[in-house]
Amino acid sequence: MNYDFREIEAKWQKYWAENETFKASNNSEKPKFYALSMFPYPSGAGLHVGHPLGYIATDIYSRYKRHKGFNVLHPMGYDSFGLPAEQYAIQTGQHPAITTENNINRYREQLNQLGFSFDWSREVRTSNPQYYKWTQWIFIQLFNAWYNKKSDKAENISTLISIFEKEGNATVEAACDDDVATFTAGEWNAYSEKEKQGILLKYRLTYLADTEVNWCPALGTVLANDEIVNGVSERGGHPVVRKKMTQWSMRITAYAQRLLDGLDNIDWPQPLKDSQTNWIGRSVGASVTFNVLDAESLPAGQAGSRSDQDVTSSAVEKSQENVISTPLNHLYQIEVFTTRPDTIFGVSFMTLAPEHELVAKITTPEQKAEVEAYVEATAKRSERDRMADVKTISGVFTGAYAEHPFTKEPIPIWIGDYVLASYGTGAVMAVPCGDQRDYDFAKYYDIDIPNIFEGVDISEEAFADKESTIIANSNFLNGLSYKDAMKKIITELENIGHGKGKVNYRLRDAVFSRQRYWGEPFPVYYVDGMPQMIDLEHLPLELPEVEKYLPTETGEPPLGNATDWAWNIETNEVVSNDLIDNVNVFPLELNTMPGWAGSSQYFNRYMDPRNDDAIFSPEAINYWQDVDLYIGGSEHATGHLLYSRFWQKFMFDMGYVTKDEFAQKLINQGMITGTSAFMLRKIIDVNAVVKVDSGVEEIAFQATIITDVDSVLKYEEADLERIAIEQFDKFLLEEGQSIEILEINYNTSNMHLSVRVPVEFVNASDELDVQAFVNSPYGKDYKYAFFDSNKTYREIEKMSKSKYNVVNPDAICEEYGADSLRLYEMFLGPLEQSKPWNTAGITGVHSFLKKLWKLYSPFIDGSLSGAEAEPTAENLKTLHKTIKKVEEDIENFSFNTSVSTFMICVNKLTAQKCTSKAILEPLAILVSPYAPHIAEELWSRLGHTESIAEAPFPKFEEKYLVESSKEYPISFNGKMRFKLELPLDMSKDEIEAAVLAHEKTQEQLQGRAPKKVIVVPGKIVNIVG
RNA sequence: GCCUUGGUGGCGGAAUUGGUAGACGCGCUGGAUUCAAAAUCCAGUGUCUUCGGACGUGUGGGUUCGAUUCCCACCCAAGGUACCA
Repeated sequence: MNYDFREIEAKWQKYWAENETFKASNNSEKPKFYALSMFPYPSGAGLHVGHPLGYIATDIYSRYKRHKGFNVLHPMGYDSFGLPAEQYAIQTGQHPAITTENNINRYREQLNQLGFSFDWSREVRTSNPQYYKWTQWIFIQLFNAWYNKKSDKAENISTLISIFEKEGNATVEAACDDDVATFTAGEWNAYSEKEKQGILLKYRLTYLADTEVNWCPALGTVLANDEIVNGVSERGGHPVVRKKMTQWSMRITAYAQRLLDGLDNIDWPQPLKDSQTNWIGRSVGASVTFNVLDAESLPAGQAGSRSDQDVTSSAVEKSQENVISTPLNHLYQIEVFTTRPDTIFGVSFMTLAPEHELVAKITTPEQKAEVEAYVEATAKRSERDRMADVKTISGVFTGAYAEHPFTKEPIPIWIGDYVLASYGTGAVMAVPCGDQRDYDFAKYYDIDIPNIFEGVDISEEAFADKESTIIANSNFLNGLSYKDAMKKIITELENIGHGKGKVNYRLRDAVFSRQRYWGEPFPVYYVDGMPQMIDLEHLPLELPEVEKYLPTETGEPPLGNATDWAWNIETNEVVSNDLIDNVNVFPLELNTMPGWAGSSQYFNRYMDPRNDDAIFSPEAINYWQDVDLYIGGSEHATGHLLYSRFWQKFMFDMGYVTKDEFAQKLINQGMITGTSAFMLRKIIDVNAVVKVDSGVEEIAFQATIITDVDSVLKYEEADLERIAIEQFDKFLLEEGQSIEILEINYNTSNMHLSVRVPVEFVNASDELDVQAFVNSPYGKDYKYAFFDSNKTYREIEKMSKSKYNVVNPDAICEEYGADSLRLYEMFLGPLEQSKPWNTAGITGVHSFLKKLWKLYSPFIDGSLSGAEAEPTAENLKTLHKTIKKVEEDIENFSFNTSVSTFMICVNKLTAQKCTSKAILEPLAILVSPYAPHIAEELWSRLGHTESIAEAPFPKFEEKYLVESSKEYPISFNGKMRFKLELPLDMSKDEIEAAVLAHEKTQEQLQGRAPKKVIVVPGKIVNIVG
């Protein structure tokens, strides 16, 4: 009986579904194990072979853990809100829900045929109202919370209100907006309800804020940085403007330090941790305030410009002879953040970001025109452009001066686009001797570069090494090291009230509003401009139906098209917009939530996905706790994986979850790249003067010969000409004209052109199925091509539809089966490495499965008649070697090597003619996580009536592996020359004696006496001589 | 520029603590079987070679009896990130 994988796979997939073999229970005596693959966005293109890689790995580990006696939770679902479905809706009018449903069905079908051990009863879809009810719920929880820096956790907003009522906000240390004014308890209690709400909004973990966005009026939509090229929209090339919009934001910055610290306690890939660390971007330094000097108080002639080359030096000179001692009326202050406050005496200018709010206020009349022109020019450049362009130095002097907090000397204030408004305070104190960018800027604009480092040459470049230097020319900091100077300067800054030690983070709060249709609606309505939350009992607030999925003509988000999108607080339901009276009926929020909203707690929802009263029950979360193994792509490093950690920490603070990190171990599977196929074609131009019915005309025809390089060289020129004429004749025939050729000219060039051919027409030997290719839509242009060789050459590229290199798993399953595909995906190489796909190699694992099947044939065809053999010592050794290796491999996620181990094992057992159940039964279990269908079938053929899924994993026993002798490699000066079988219980000296006595040793030494003999018992012998 | 990962036959890759480099598979070559093909099976397959050997894990050094593995410098590739003060 042959290995009929189609029948076997269909049979067991049906069996698992009917018997709910992989349904996980929320209480069990067994230890729990939660294995999770990142859920997919169900795109219209379906799965290609790259997608299942991570799923297969998770599945193998899940099945392994089940064999090991764990209660395994292995769920799957869909991240089903997203842009493609919305864009499809815009184009076709089809509701995104329908597109999504269709795509999910296709995904489900494809996933099912791969034999995953998913607990489908727990499937979630983020676009399902029963699911997004809880996304809305979390939003409300965040709204009702503030971050208390004293307790270092999120707390309910009620605790903040009671502090306000008793003490005002002076004692509160919270993560909040910067512009909160101090108030007393009395003032608070006197505030109106609206004022109170306005203040609280500045403290909430999700809050409304005016955020700058890239607004494209023509498209009526906000664009991401990616979508803007050269200042215009990528789509359509429309102008884009920076515009302030009121949007929901998430106060993720409150968690910056905890998100950083938490990385130490989780087993995630270091590169991923690094990118989160960089993203959060912690830097330690100080904030320093500089007073801006009054223009009138400055000596005449101080206001200069680029043309005034002497501006700085003259300013310094003058200030030195005439120290400004009169108290000044400081209208403005500039706050900077610096990581090097110790270099404060090296400051020779300041630079503000062109967008800095003080720019307009402090610029002198003389400099106004120049500054404005520069600001305008900068605004036209995208943030990306500005950042990418490191080489160009540009800036403008504002004409204003700041006062050095210690020396009281005037410091010219410049603006420059190398300073970013979005980082720190948008202003820097420039220390040219210690920072290369400041140095370059100073050199370019001829600004003074004072040297404040002892014995350091700064004539060529700045000196940025902070550890190995001593500060000089710095008043009270002279002679101090970086460390000591840091401490001293911060104390001094605090003493004079000009600054303090500060930790700055690059991380910014996350904008949470999207002007899209296909996303979660906010459970928010507005009373008098203040956001109000809808009560949990009235959730979910379902997406309204709209006529159009585009923004409205007035530029409102797509939900603005809904006619029924108002909230009645009496009946607690959505009603027509016409009923809005701002008494009982209020407008609802028009934005929707971003893509990451639905994916930030889905792993917890899987624990109790059908619960309609809570996001999950306390029992469920207490049992499952957290994800033990999470596998997915590294592209989510700073998106999904950062936001999820943020929400998890919030949920932890609020006592909803027991762990403040949601995934203990995470693995990034590598990308599977495609192997594109190309043919080389030789081009021959044929020009003919022909006589047709209407007269004489000239026809040009390009004959193509698809062939490989080698065989082209075999052609004589004459052959090529003959072929060209033949092709031309065929072409004319096809045109259906009766034509007389009067004159024909052909031009054979040696140019080859690559023709991209779809990989599905290329076989294991890189040969193109020419017939199938030319008959397909892809090959119609090559109909008249002459094919001599059908050999293709291959190139590795990202898998993509347009590159004709996408390999679909369906066809492979059909031809080789799911077990072959699973094995092959694992066999390709290390899980975390990116590697090219080449379907050709699958025959190797497929024939392995056939050999495996054959090994069990006595049990399959019944020829053994019950009299199976006792296992031999050889059999047991082979088996236990395999058990050991496979177990180690699975624990180390080294799935590729265990597939080779299986191959070796089966090859050996076949050679040993093993027919022992005592060997074949454990072997079936070993194989089962990798190739579950065939394992189940073999298991049942061995006489079992239960599924193999819960069969205990074979126990490795060392005793079967014990060897009595070892074939020692004998090397001379480190090079292995021959092998010698010796008993393992020999002592070092005995081994040495035995080796030296050997004739081959003498042969190698050729009479020389060995200088040294190294004997590592059980490993190697090395003779130096 | 910085961070991360990697560089081993024609290809994917193996070598888990420094100890026989190239496991396993693909491909290729030859053979068996077949009317033929597919499938299957057997043998061979790092490079060079004067057939003794020599050389070989990106390059150049170093440590060591011994280095793909450890150290230093450099080159290349992929991914990420960026004027971060």
